Amino acid sequence: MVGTKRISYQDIKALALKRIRNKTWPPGSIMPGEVDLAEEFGCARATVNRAMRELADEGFIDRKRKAGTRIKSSPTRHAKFAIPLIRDEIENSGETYRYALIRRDTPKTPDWLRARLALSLQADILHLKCLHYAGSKPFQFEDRWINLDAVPKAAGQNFDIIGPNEWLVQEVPFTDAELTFSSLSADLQTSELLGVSEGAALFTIERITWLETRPITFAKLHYFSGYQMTSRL
Amino acid sequence: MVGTKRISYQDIKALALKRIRNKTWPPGSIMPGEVDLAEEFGCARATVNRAMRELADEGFIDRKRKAGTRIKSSPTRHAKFAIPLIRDEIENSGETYRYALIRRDTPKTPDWLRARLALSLQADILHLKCLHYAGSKPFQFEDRWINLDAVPKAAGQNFDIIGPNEWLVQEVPFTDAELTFSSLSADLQTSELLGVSEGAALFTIERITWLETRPITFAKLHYFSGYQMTSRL
DNA sequence: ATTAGCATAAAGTCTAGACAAATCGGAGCA
DNA sequence: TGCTCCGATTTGTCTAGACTTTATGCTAAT
Repeated sequence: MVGTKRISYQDIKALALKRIRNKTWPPGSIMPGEVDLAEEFGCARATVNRAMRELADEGFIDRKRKAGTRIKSSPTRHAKFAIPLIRDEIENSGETYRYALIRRDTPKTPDWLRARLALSLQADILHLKCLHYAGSKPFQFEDRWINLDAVPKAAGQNFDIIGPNEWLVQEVPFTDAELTFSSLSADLQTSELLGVSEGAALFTIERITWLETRPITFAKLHYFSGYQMTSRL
Repeated sequence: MVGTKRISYQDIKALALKRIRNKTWPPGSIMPGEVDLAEEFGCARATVNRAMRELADEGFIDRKRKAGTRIKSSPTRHAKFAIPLIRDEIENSGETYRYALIRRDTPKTPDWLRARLALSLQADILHLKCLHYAGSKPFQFEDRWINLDAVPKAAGQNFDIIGPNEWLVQEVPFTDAELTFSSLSADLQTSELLGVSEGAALFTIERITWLETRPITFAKLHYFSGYQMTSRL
């Protein structure tokens, strides 16, 4: 046969998606099993399996042993964002990255932070405030707390050249992270540092990271007014 | 041999991650090839391949044919958010979902929208403003534009019972979407509808969807003050 | 009617081997 | 010197088959 090319798992994915979209396999129904599909497409079951596994990862179908594969009635789409180093984010936009340390101290751990990170009463904390510039414009104000019990090395760093995020990424691996996105009104200090009026709407990310179960650091990242995060899916 | 269980691709993933973290395989270096690893672990190359493919998807390594597999110097972590139907989001939080249509009309397509969606000059547009409540509190203000050339069926819907997002998800498949997250100050109308003071910081999502290359809809979603989006990774 | 087991179906994973595709680097040539 | 082509290497994918794990739904016993 001329033209009977071997079909790939990508072809199967595309074909299955088409059938889902045009309701050949209606929402809520069970689609044929892997063995049947493999026979229909004339390929190995492993190939069908990979296609279906990816469609499940992408949120179009639910798979369960014995029960089979069911088309989701409302597919759960996922937005995926890369979380870049801020230096990379700025340099990729064509601007010059500049970093400034505003303040560094080791205060008594505030209660809200101890609660948030589940720290012990005598936990030692390093507190940093920094500004990241794109060219001459403030880009992000970083308010960071580092758990010195988990990262004793940080106590010996003064962070006046390299930012804490960049340093942590290089030095301390983490296994888990939690990111919270919100919109906040700038308080007086933040507005002055970012060069915006008090009360301006700021895009804000709170970020906690752990190594296994030990909290490493908590950061509040306030972006300049007008910052946008975009994702295609 | 007792206890020499077959090892899985997950074991290999975990082991590789450990070697990356403890710098057995330092950042920037090339790790051993699949064949070597398969021999070391006593498993098939396909098993190593799956482990490595997933680590590459997760942003820890870069793979290239012939060049081999390289440890990223700063791993690109990805935050992944489910984009739920707003009804589900509210009902999952234990509140009662309520929907209200504020306004429905078919204006002349504004220039900014035509540019944004690359619409032709005589494109027909349906414009909707809606409020989504959690219990008695406004949760999200939705400002939506639907391209009637791509979705003629929408012209026959009055959207006073079911919201446009929910209707579109059921009726019109889409292949691509762009999401933009930002922080905006509430204008007068939005602040009144959401019951916040003018200028309050609102978390805002702009969303465009396409079917293949045809733009389907553009939506601006303004959340109540204090809304947060959280993701673990 | 209810429950405890059990056979079975479906997805999940692994293997050994094969071929495909990309790309790096060197050999040969202009 | 600089360019092109080619071979070798490494990942990417596919196959056919086997075994594993999980959940379902039936059967039989209470």
